[in-house]
Amino acid sequence: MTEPIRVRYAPSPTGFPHVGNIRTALFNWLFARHYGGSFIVRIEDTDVARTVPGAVENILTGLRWLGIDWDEGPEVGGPYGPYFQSERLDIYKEVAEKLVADGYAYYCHCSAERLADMRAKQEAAHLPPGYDKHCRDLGLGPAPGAVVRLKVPETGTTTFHDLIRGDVTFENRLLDDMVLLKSDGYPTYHLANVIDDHLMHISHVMRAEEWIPSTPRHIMLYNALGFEPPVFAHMPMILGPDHSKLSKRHGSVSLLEYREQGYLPETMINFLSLLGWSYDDKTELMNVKEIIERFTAERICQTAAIFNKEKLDWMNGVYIRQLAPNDLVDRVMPYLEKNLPESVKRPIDRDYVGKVMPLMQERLKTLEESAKPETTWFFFTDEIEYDHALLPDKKLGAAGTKDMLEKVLPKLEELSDFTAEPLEALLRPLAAELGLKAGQVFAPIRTAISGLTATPPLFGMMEVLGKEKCIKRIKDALVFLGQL
RNA sequence: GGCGCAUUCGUCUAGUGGCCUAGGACGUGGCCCUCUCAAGGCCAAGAUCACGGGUUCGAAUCCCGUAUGCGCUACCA
Repeated sequence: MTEPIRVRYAPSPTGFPHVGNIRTALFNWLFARHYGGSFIVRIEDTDVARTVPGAVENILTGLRWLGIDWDEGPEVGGPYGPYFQSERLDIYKEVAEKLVADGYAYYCHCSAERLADMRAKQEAAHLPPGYDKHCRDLGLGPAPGAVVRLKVPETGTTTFHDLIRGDVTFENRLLDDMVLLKSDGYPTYHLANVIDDHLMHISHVMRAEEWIPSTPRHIMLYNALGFEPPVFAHMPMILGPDHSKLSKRHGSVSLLEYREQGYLPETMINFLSLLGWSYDDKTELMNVKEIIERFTAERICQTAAIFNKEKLDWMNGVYIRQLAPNDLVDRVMPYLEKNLPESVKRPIDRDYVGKVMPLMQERLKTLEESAKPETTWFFFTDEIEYDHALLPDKKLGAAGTKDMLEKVLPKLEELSDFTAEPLEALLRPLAAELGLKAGQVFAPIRTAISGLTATPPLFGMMEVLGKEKCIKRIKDALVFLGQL
């Protein structure tokens, strides 16, 4: 390879940034960064009807969130722009006309009705679907409503070499005369893609596996135009748990949804990089820098991968635990602002969050979990609501538990240094003194002050909540125990 | 239907002719640690390498069939 490495991510702005699609962007970017090449973003907005407003911004937001930067493309420009295909219409039209003039393509005047009719007949006769070449040799010129079609050779085969799959061969006669230029003046994907990849000096086309069947026609286009084809690498698809193409019904598919749910960008990079690529037989946890260093096309697999949510959760937990305490607080703040009950004063007290989070860090799978009713609300609210039946220790019963708490309460009130160590030094011997197991004392206190049965360690929790709140909540619990 | 791609534990994967009685990770089960929950440590179950033929002294690895899955078959990308 003497040519500089130039790869591109060419999304169509027809929706949200799908994780499968983003994985493709990631692989292209990793490839470019590994080999010191260029990564280009090109917006393929050639389907006017399906283009959705805001989609470009969402895609770019997703890329930025992951830290995937582009050397050329929207916002940054570059020497081969514009990078929106809708701004390059003249180029495609000119090339399409040249293709017609050179005998590689032709104008087709067939109406949508005729095409529909043709397809219906083909289907009824169990014939392979495809354009019947009605206009192929009519020598038609441009006209309103006309399209330009590629004149596909009727004999022979077309073979291309795929970096991941080896040689792939197609029989030309099975390929129909696809549309190159639509009647609205926009190019189809095929035309625009080939022209732009050439004009933008793309060296490697790395795209999803679903493009394999159209590649031979792209090769024909390159040949007709006298362009040198790039290297092709078709990447495995990402599937849902039921082995079908990953889609909404499998759950979250937009990268931005994962951000909302509290997955870290470093998790997404690591996890997505492992969907269809591996470094070796052992290494799974890698930061971006390491992945870039190790990413080669040779290690991209050929098999489709199923998106494994459980593993994602595990990995996110690992990355959350690795965060510096202060960093965790920064990242968790937006979730707390958004999800803590309204009764909690805004802005949320950052210093206080800084005390809570060390207790939560090794328990979080996502950042969003830092602000759930069943995890942390009790740290922030004045009052807590919970099922009081959870209060009593099973053996002691309501009365016994009440009795125990009444003995504990004054000792807590007497304690001047209400921090974890003194608390433990007080409560543990006290339990023994009362002839109880530590858990029998700790559990009711835990429930009384948090309303929960599963929490971070009791003493740290009490320290963070503070003496006043703990005492108050235990007193409230005593009232409830009396009522049980 | 046609064409194409693929096929190793439930899942992600390692493996490119002998290192494989197939390795790691997630998940699952058990044990340990332990005030609960996590985290962590240890152990276990889990793949006749889709199936059937070859080639070879020897195949998960090479070849050929079959099956299955997925993709494509638009004036969508």
